[in-house]
Amino acid sequence: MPRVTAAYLAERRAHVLAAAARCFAREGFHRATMQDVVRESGLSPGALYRYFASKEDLVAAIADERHAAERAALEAAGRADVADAVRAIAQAFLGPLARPDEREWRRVTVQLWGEALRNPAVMRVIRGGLDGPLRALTALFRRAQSEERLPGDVDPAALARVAAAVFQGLVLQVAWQPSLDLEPCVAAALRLLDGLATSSRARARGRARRRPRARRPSSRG
Amino acid sequence: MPRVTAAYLAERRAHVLAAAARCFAREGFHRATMQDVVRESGLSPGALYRYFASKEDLVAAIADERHAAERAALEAAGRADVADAVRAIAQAFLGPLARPDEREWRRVTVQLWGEALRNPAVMRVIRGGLDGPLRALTALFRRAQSEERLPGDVDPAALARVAAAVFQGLVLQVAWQPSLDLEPCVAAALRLLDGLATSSRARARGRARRRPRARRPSSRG
Amino acid sequence: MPRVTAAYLAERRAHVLAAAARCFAREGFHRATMQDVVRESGLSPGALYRYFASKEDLVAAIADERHAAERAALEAAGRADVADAVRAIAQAFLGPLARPDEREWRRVTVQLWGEALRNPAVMRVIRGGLDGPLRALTALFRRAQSEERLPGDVDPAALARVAAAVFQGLVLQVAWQPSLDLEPCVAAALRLLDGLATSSRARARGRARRRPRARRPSSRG
Amino acid sequence: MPRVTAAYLAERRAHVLAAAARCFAREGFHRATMQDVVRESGLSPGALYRYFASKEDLVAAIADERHAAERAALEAAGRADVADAVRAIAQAFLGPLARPDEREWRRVTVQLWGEALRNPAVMRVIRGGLDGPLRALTALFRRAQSEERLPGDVDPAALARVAAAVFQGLVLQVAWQPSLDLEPCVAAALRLLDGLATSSRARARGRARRRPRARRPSSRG
DNA sequence: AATGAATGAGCTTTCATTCAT
DNA sequence: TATGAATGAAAGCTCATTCAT
Repeated sequence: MPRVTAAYLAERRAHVLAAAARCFAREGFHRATMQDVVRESGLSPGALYRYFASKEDLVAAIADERHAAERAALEAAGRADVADAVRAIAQAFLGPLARPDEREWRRVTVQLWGEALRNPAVMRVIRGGLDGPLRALTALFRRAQSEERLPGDVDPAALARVAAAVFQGLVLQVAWQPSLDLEPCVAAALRLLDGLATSSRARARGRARRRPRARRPSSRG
Repeated sequence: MPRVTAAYLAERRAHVLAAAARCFAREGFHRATMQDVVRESGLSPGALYRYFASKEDLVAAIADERHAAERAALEAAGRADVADAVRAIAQAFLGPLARPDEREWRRVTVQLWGEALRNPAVMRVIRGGLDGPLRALTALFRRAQSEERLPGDVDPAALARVAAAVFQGLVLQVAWQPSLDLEPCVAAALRLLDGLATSSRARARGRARRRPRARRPSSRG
Repeated sequence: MPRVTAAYLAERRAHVLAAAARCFAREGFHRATMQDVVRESGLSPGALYRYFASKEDLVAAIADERHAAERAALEAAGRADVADAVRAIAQAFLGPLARPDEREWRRVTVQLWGEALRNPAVMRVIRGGLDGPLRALTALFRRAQSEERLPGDVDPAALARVAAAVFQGLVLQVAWQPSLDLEPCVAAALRLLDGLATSSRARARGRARRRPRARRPSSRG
Repeated sequence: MPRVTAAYLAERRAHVLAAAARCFAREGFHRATMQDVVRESGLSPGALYRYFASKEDLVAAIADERHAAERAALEAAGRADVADAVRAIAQAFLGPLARPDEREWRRVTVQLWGEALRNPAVMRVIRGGLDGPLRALTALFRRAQSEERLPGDVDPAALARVAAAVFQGLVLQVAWQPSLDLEPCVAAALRLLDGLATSSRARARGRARRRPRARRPSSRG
């Protein structure tokens, strides 16, 4: 039987991850030393290496933790109405950015983006954190098209990428300028979607007047 | 009198910067060593340090070079029509991403984003590279509003940030997945702007028909 | 009164020693970690340290175990005839080298030789393991001389050292090349001794024919 | 053109090797730290690593240097008479052991034997240092047999291994006990060979009396 | 008596930078 | 000016050993 419970181990890991996140946010992955993390966590080097096999492992775990939170938020997003769902997703991704203790994480996230280019473990996690939302958004937009709430000639996958890009870009901008008020940006982004929806309805009305139930042309095979 | 002409110096600097960019794209800023740059550039360490005072300096110069290109592209963007201008800017920022020799740069750009958080010189350059486009886009959108080609209740500065975010997010996504076809994404993004414009005209027409100066319905509760 | 019997303790010690020998043979004394021994033995670190005070102690105990076996083999060697005794000793030292489970021990033995240079406890054990055979062989050769079965002008102690050297060298060579067939080597070594004995008899005959009690000619200037 | 001459580089390498040998003799390969070698050599860590890529590399170079000396000594050994040649080889291998500055090397050699078991680079060098002499001695003994100076039924390769074993064993014994006088041991070893030769002549005489020019039976194909 | 998480000194190696030539 | 050998602080990581449980 284990001397320490799994819960205790998980707690320790989380404790170390939090300490590492503070260090990484403060100094960057590369400038931050394992000794820094040791100091920040209060553990000894040996103890630290019981929880994470290497510095790379620690970075990958950081990425995992971060994107686990985003995945959870995404899955919690309701699926009722397109606008509501997008709003929920926006809230899930951008809402936390307003919380002050998330500042460190924003800085870490931006660094993870670059780290993913060299560290396959990080790339896997990050791509997982992007592909999930992309699929969800694509499905959402496709559904909206079938409900005639979105123009049929817009590529849903491309639109999903643009939506994800908006999130990413705003995360970046708020990381650079923590005082930035995201509220108006989110509002503007949602207005863009609304605009597409509105124009869709306008066209739908126009179409309805001319030829009812016309099949919408798709931009993708 | 200088033994070597300024032009020669500039050429050498550019040569080193290109070599450094290759190294940084391949290995990342931190894993790439000055010795790597020395090898790649064909200079000696001593010579290298005559052109760049430190590794940080080299990174900042890389950032500068990158954003000089973007600034130039931005300034070249016409100022005639909103849609045309946005298209031109989009072309300026996203067009080069399609060129194969730009792959390295994309990877470097993403790393610079994280580097900016720690390196004030890089931050200055990067912020300069963002603020210029933001101002231009804001002015563009404001003009569009005054021309009733854009709804008046959209915050032009926020919309500019969203537009910039789209660029940034797409740069990120294409850095992660070089095979990604940006064409549909750019099309979708422009459709979003078109939608806003279209709905603006639709509403303007509706407003004009029903009751002038009607309060516009907000997209947010 | 002891909670565990001495026999149990001895058995545990032997168990640990066997595990340690496997580790040391596989990795070498220095590359093998106490954690390796812990894993191999199935004990806990704390338990391991109840049987051996330190890694050095464990190495010394390994040396002791090894040479206890050799001492026993040596003492069992008959003392009747010189050739028989040497053959018995040869068998005692080189015979086990043919047993497959001795392969590990050969590797450990060679490492102990080097270790003895730094570890006094190991040196004591190893020197004990050499001095015993040296004394026995010297006595043997001296007896052979008194029986005129060996030339009187050969230094018995030096000859003993040479005999021991043959054993050591062959242990080394078979450690380096486990597939090496020692049989012809042992045969050749015994032929050397036989040759000395034969020549002794031949000379003895020659001496007897010419002039009794003649001073023996030296093989060296 | 190189800033420093090849001779200077070789001298530096030799200087480091000598320093390392002192450290390794004093502390053993594993207890001796690179910092020790740095101190002993007077170089900086960085400079040290310009000459040797790693500690393993340094150990392998030590082995190489050692066996280069032995190879040279071996090749210098005359090839006239069997006894003379053996004497020359004995001198080449055991003679230097008497020089006081060779004490360190003896200790290093013994450690190399163990190191070879784990370090392929060292094994290669050491095996090279053994196989050369083995071939030379085998050829020597074979020639002696063809000249009827050695009994035909002794396996020359096995005898060579035994001779090498004598050298190795004596190196070991003198490493353990630097005060050991090898002179009588070498004398005894040569007497063993002489004995074989004598008995060979004795038998040859016997054979000659019975059947002239009889072909000697070989123990090996 | 046994456990095994924790310790922390110290290891090998790297690399931005310098400066004698 | 240009060179590149040299520097040396400091990095990531290990592992023999301990001791609270």
